[in-house]
Amino acid sequence: MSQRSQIVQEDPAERPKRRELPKAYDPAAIEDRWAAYWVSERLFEVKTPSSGELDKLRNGGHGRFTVLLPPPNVTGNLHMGHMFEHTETDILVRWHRMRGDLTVWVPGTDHAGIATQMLVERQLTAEGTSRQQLGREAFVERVWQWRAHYGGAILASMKRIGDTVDWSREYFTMDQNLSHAVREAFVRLYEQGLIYRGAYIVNWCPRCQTAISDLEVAHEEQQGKLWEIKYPVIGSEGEFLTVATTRPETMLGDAAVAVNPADERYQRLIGKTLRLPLVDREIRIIADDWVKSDFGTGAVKVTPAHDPNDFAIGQRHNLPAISVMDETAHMNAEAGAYAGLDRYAARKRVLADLEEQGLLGAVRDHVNSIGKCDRCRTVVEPRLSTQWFVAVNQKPKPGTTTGNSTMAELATAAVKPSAAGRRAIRITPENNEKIYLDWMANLYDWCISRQLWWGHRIPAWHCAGCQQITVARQDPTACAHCGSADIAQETDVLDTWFSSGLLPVTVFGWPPADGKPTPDLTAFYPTSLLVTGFDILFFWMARMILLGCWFTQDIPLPDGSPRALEETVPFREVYIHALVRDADRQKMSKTKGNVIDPVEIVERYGTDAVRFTLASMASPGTDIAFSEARTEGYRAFANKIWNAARFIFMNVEKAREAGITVDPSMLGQMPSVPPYAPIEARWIAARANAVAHEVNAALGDYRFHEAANLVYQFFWGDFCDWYLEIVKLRLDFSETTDPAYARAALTTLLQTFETALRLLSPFMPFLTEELWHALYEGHPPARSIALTRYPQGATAAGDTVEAEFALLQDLIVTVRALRKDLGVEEKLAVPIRLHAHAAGHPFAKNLEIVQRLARVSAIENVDKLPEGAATRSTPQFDVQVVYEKKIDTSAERERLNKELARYEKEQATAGQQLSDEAFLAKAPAAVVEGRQRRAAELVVLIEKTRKALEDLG
RNA sequence: GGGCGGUUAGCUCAGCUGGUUAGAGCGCCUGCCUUACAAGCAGGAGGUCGCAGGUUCGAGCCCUGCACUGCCCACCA
Repeated sequence: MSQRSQIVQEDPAERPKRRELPKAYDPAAIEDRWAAYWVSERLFEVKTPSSGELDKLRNGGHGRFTVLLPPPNVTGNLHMGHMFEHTETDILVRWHRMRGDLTVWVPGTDHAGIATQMLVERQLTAEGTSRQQLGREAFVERVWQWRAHYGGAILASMKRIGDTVDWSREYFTMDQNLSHAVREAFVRLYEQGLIYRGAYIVNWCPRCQTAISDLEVAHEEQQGKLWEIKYPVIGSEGEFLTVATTRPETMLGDAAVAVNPADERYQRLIGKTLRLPLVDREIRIIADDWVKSDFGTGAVKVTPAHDPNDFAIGQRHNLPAISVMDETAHMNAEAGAYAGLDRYAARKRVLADLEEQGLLGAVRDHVNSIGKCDRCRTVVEPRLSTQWFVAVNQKPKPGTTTGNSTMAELATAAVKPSAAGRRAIRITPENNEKIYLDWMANLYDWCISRQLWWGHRIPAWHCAGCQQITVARQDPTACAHCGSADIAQETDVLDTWFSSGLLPVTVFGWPPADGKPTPDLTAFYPTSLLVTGFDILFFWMARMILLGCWFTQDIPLPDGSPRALEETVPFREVYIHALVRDADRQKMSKTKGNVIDPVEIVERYGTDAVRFTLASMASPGTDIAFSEARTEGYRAFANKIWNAARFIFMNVEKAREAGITVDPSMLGQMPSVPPYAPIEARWIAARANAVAHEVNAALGDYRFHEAANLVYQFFWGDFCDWYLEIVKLRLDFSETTDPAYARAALTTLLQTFETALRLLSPFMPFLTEELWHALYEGHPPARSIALTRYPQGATAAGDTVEAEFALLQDLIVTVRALRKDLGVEEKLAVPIRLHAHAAGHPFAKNLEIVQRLARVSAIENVDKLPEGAATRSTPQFDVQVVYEKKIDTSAERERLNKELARYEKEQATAGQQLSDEAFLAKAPAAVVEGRQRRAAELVVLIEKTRKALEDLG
């Protein structure tokens, strides 16, 4: 084993030794090492600050930045959507940390009731057993085992992609302390009169055999039928009332037929009785406003146990609710002859029987939307069952809390802008604010019970004696109402979102034992930002707001004063990110088989390239189509950075050999360049400042794509293509050159590179970490680049270096193009003739730059360029390349004509505007001036172009 | 039924509150292994900004209508 690889094992920060950098960047060679280092060194763990430390932070002008990771399901693997979300969050987290904010990103996983239970049940099926055979306790134990084995997959992936979360704060929603908090929340809401139990129509999944919330139902349009069924009117032989239905099998549970009270067709029938076919039950004809006369036949069969609307009608008219199906959506004993049939089989049979009896009327095609279980796509059955609900629109019992609002009222106020336009929670993109508020305004009570075994079991006990319910913080031994010991705990568990909705408070130690905020709540609540997808806007975000605002309203601020709404919100900002789709804009799904595995992509291109791809496409509000072509491009970018580093390190070595070194303590700052320094040094310093300034602004507005493109352009376009090429002129360490001159150049080079690495590090943490350590040769000023400060940058007013440099670039590009058109061989340096009219132009002072970058052997400055040679002109200069070959005349003419046409067209519009008094009067002065300047330029350009054409001819 | 977004180069997308000549990456064409990088360098071609009206001195951007497309919500028997 070589000495080098031994060092690697001992301390990753020691690597690599500079001269050994391979020619091509190989992410696989460094990423695992740094990923492990960040975790093992506990670099991103944050101890809870004391109040004194918090004061110090504030006085130092720094803030706090707290983020709660949307907990992935324990069953989950990292998919592209996660990676996208994590990339955006990690960029912000790293950025804030580097700005000196106290930054905590809290990770964890969700027990994911239904998903996990289904998964383990599938395993049991494969083993030839079932959860029923196992029994509840053994089954739950089995799920815990599963979790211990496989539940950490996604967390491992997070470590691999470099998420800088605080692993010391990792949670699982069924951890003991969190379970304790969930129970406390349930008990409090119950005491406040905001949790109730009752028999209502809920969405029931016959496959999962549990109630699910409205949100967990996905509606799909489907071509169905509308059947008309004739119900015989009792006491009026031969007369029928015809109803229309999409679900004929439910007629077995009909309790009435309803018509609109204003419907003249049916006036005389209201109050009469019908004979329900097939079942032979007598049902009334009732009048209810809900019925629309113009739909179907204007008469509706009412099945209170199988339809939410019918249930409501049933309540109004005091009708019996007859369930004709069981929990597996098979017909039950109430369905008589149809008992045991599956709902669709029953439908067929019912229709056939009606047909036979001549009671089936018209059958029409009808498009309706059917609800499917979000989890298993089974058609959901509205089912009457006893469930637990949170009353979101009800006021709490007096005296049970400090507030007197409903949960929905608080959750609305938290987002709604005040008269002054202030918001306790700001949502980006902001159109989501309206979506949220609309949803909140129409919120129904939240069904929180699930008929599952995996989850937080509801802390309620049913008394066999008095039938009352005891809800308690400690497991009771006797009924609180009658004292009977014959009590049994509720078998239902809580909706997963009930516990995850509490996370912003529970991860910080809620409930506090003494009623005062815990140190973590004081330091980290409200959290700063929620980064999440639109898909869990209501599931999770809304529930966190509902619960967070609710439970913290009773916790005073650390100084004892009551907590205002702004201090109760679970997060101050929400950033809703877009969806990652495949390259064809299709939603990724397992069934379509178009899922892109981020880990696989990461292995092929490197984490940094994938992160950069995602960041560069992350324009707020727009879904992104993930393209590998793009990732390939950013892998090339990583390679570019790598090779720039090789070049720089090579020169550091050369300088060292010549006895020239740069003090490492100089490196960690923006290049600061005196006015007498060479133009490229002043220019790159100005660019670095401007770019840093813009990147910070972009990140502050969640414009990730803009920030990424800025650093990309800066590094590749400015730093590599121009600055590095020019600085090669200065890196002359031979004895004939003044060493101060070379050292100054080297210092600026290193400072700029170091600045660039820090600018890039939130986007490309692995590569920048590696090169940053290499730059400091194993003696870095911090344990990680992530713990250094982010370049802030400044805009220098009145600095003309950028304009000056642009002119220099213009000349170089123009000469290069002319050379190409003349067919000058790449390598051949040729003289040019230059006529520059701008006073104080930068050409004379920077001959060597022009010579090197444009392959020019000599520059002859002339007042007038000779005729007959191809000339290129800009408003500031005219230039010719001295070369024996003639230009391709026809190609050049075509080019010039095209250019001339463009200039003339532009001149026409400019002229029109400048002669328009309305324009002159109304347009801002800067715009008018700009146009005038350009018009003057155009006159010159057109004249020059015409002359060039003449010369050609 | 209600609401929201998209339509810009062959492809994927930028384009902030309307203002000089609409940009990038990939792809394409041409020439280069120029001693950091061929995952590179240099030069270049390519766009009536979905359609039709309107507002404005000025519209890719604002308004109206239309077309296509995607998404969300909804107790449409």
